[in-house]
Amino acid sequence: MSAPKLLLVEDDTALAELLEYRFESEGYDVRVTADGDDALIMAAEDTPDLVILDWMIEGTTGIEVCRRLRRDKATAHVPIIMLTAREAEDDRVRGLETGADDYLTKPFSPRELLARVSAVLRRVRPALAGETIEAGDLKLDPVAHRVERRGKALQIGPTEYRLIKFFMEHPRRVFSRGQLLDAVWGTGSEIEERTVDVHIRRLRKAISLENTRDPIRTVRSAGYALEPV
Amino acid sequence: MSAPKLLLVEDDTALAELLEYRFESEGYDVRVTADGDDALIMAAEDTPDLVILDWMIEGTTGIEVCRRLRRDKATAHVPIIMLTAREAEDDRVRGLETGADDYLTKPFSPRELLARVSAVLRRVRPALAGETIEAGDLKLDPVAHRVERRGKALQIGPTEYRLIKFFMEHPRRVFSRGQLLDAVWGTGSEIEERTVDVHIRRLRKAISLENTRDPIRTVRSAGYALEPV
DNA sequence: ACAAATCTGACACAGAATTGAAATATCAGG
DNA sequence: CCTGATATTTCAATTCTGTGTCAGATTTGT
Repeated sequence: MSAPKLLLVEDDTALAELLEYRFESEGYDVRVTADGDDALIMAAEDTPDLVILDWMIEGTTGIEVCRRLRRDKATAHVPIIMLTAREAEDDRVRGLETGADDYLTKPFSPRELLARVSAVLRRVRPALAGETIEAGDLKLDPVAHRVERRGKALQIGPTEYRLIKFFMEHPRRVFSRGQLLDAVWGTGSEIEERTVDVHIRRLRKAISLENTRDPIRTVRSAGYALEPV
Repeated sequence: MSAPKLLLVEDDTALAELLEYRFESEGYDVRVTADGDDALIMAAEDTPDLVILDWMIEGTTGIEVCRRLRRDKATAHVPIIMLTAREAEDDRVRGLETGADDYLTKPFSPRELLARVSAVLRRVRPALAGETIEAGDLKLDPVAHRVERRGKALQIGPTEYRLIKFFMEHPRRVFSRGQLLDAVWGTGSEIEERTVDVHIRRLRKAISLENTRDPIRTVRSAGYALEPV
């Protein structure tokens, strides 16, 4: 359900198929294209969680794809792993300059790529790596889309789920309403900041049990933070 | 929020945009200009926490910007990271001479620049890099927006928080009421100097515990200072 | 496709916390 | 014991947060 969505941009058909198979068997949701322009369209239609990008591809070049992904707000923060030929040291430099998060020189083992992907995802968003996250007496299973407190499942709505998940991914840290809107509602959402309060309240209500203190701390004039019990 | 404010002076539009995205996604508050004179105006209006300065820019040259930033009291201590072309070794030397804190030769990876920025901020003002700062038995976590004394969390209001944070960033140093108003309330605030006394009093009360002496020293006819226990 | 149930975002208002200033009490140093 | 400076107390104004409610949008179940 919430399998991490990968976009693989690779024009070596054999390699692409191999990787697709490998990643799918590891539980990723993979889409493949050999063409740079295609890649941009696919990324725009359904924002992937990570892009694996071959440097030497048809159509738009790798560097161009990279740049355009970064330029579009929706995909600006999607991590990118580049695949480059061994010799092309310069490309590597330019790649990192352009905003790739990591790179791998060919030839590489699928296992190695898997490890990098997993590492990058874990760094960016632990929940995407399929790990349950815990914070105090709260436990969240991203795969099952389920949150429990003290082992008791909570009845929680979509927005509140995303909210608590975000908080649990960054415990103790204070976020302003603006940051929460960006992170939970999506960058550039045109929503009233005060509305965050309302959802915080709904979340508090949803996660409250008998004899538990509210783990969400209000930091006046700054925002909110999850304070694990 | 307490996002570090960066001023990026770069006339390569593509690079500037790329960096702006990267830094914003890392939680910095970035402002960009391609022009040296603009940069000086922007720096004067709202003192940044760090300046990233391309050596080769339109208008006033990099070296000139650097010099003028150093000349103005408000920006004299703002760290500067220079970006130079690979060949221009001389510029690098002159840059460091002029007062830049660090430099980076093009091409460089955004990640590298991020690391430098973080390193410089950590050196100059640990709290801006998200590190906890300690002063005697006081500990302040800027990310969690939390202050504790002897491991005990303190109940503290917004203004008192900013005040103690400022003191902890500059322990032992004496500040006049005017300086405190500028630093904590913001330059040009129209507030009575006497009011500072009141907040000092509130702060003292907020950080007092049993069997602790007051770490805030009154320096008669000069101001106040934090004297770590 | 239709109706019920749920979810969302926006308001508005009450209550709580914070703030700045003014008035009064104390203090430090000569 | 003066005198200028700082500490406290008090208070009204302002800012910020918690909640109840509502209409419209979305999802769900049939």
